[in-house]
Amino acid sequence: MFVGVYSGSTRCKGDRLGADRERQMATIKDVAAKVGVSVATVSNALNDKPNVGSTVRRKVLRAATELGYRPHRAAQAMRKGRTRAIGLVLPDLTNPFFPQLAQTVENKARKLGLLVCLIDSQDSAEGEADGLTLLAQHGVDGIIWCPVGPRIPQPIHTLGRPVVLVDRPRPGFAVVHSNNLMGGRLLAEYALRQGHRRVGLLSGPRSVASAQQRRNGFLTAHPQRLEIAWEVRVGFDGLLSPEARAVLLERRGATLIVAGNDLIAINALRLLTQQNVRVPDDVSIVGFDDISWARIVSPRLTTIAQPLAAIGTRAVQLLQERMSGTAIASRATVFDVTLVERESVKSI
Amino acid sequence: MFVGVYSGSTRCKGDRLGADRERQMATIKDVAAKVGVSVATVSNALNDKPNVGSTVRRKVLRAATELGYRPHRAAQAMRKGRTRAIGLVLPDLTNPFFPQLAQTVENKARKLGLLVCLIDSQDSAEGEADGLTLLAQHGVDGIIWCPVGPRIPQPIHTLGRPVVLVDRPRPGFAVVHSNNLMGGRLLAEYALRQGHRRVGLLSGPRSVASAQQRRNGFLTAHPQRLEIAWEVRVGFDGLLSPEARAVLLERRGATLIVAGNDLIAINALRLLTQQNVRVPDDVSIVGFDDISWARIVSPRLTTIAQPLAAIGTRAVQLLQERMSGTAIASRATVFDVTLVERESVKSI
DNA sequence: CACGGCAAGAAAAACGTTTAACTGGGCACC
DNA sequence: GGTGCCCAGTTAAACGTTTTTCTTGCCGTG
Repeated sequence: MFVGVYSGSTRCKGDRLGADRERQMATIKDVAAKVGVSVATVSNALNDKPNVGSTVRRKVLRAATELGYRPHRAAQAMRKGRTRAIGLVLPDLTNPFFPQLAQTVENKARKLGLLVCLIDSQDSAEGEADGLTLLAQHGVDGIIWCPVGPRIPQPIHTLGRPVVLVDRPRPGFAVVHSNNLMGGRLLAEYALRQGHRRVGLLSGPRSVASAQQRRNGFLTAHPQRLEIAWEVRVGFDGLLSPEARAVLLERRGATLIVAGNDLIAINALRLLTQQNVRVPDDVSIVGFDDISWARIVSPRLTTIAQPLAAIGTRAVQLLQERMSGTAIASRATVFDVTLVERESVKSI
Repeated sequence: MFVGVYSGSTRCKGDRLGADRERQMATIKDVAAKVGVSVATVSNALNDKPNVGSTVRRKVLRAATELGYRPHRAAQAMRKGRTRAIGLVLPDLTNPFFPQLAQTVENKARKLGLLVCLIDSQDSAEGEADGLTLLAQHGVDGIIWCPVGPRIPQPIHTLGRPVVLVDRPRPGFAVVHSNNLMGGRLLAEYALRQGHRRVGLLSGPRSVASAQQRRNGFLTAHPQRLEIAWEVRVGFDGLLSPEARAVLLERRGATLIVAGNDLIAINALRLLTQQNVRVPDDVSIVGFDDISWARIVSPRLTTIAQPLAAIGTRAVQLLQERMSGTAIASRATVFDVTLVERESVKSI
């Protein structure tokens, strides 16, 4: 691949220049000197400690803003043992489920003055462990984590910092996720309302708890009225195994296909469309997650929406509680999900 | 929205417990004590300084790994003035263009031992400035930045750290982006090859340089052979103004619609499909970017692919160069783009 | 054999904060 | 009028590194 390089002057404004060095970050010493008071007093004044007079406090505050003083976080971290940064460890940003989560987490965290350090493990346990080690080394105050595998990697144990899981529970950890069981039930009821009796299942992996719950919710809602024509397990990345493709095209009397998530549903949809099977006229499909893609495929996908923003917000809140040590309210938060009806299901 | 809370024991493994405290992170002092040598020597040994004997060096290295010692980054930052963290400032993670960039940036940075601190400004100049301030306060060593507006916010100037822009150049800053002019030209040539003569333009905003270059590349490639039926400016988020919708449905003889990016193209595609205009039979569409959505709409979108992974990799590399101060090779890197032919264009 | 130089390591200072311990003065109380 | 206390500060220590300076012993050399 050709790479053009415009050279010319290679120095840029964005570089560290000697000239730029003039503008050193103001330190607490500078503030102290400006006011004519000790550094301890400045620190106390800025941190609302009681032992400083009101006039001096005012002067300090003014001087601080005048100098544009901001405490050096590394120094604070060193002293206090807290970084005011949190880790966000996700399996795969290209799965559209996660960017939205990341966005709300970052925004809520920033509102609390917390910096978000991102790790994308690319679905690899090794990458995840590396990332966690890096976070530990930086001394983040807590971690929001969507684990890739069932095993808890070593760095988590030596971390000594609170961890909040999202979407995927693990025994002994705080978690916030949505009610997958309920989602499954909603889909079952909807299927019945639309007159479907015989369904095919493209379930997610047996090892992923949420996949299992979606499936069980669906199966146990009306076991006597819904008939399972077939069930195939596929990965949450949506890639269809040859077996899945074969069963899917065969259909075996199923009028509705229930996919473990939207990625699976969309891939199934594409395969069917390619083979000139019309959706929803020949067969209906439902997904799960309501990722952004669900809105842009055609037909648009009927699916279960997770309140992603709420999940992210709650995760930050939970982590914050645990970081500050105050009011550890709860261990698990489960959000209701909602059915989003679009055009991929036909009433029969 | 209902929120279920499973209380039970509210203490979790992930919390800071007294019992967990036993497992404090080993410090350089511990290593020194274990070997029976001074901390300075340990530091020197670990940093490959010359003034330490080979036997002692070996012992130190062994002790360090045995204790699982990792230097406390806050302390290092304090002393060295470098954090080994970089900022990644993006306008909007829900635009599928950016997660992929973020993923490669994070992975390449991690390979270099750099932690990536994420800011999602949600397309707001204020959020961006806040994020940059936060990064400055944390003392990140450099920033990879896709600016939201034309104005350079204050924090950048007082930062004193290298900055590398992605996708959107600004005067005086290092940048890595793809060759939008070339992309425009490729599209023009492709349009001609497919027999189109009269085209409609859904260009991106005049204020965004890349939008302008795509447009100009298209217009100047074969000015005498392509006729512009109409041109409407829309935002890069793809939302169509009433004017755009009207013109689009009217078409005025255009057989091909050239959109400023994929988001615009997809929205146009949806509008047309809704109104029973068949794509590509009645009218063809091309996009720009090759975001993941381009592959899942139907018809799949013919578009220009940017080498996102290469851009991310190069940005990290460029930043690394500038951070270490060695070999500031270049100011701008421009990547070639490629035409991805799918089904949204019909030959006429 | 005295002395310079060098190698290997120790001691101490420094980075920017916070905080515990201390100081001095004013004032209330007995 | 002494005693003790509180207020409003100051001094100094501490966090975990790196780096500069200092020490010690040894070797080679004149």
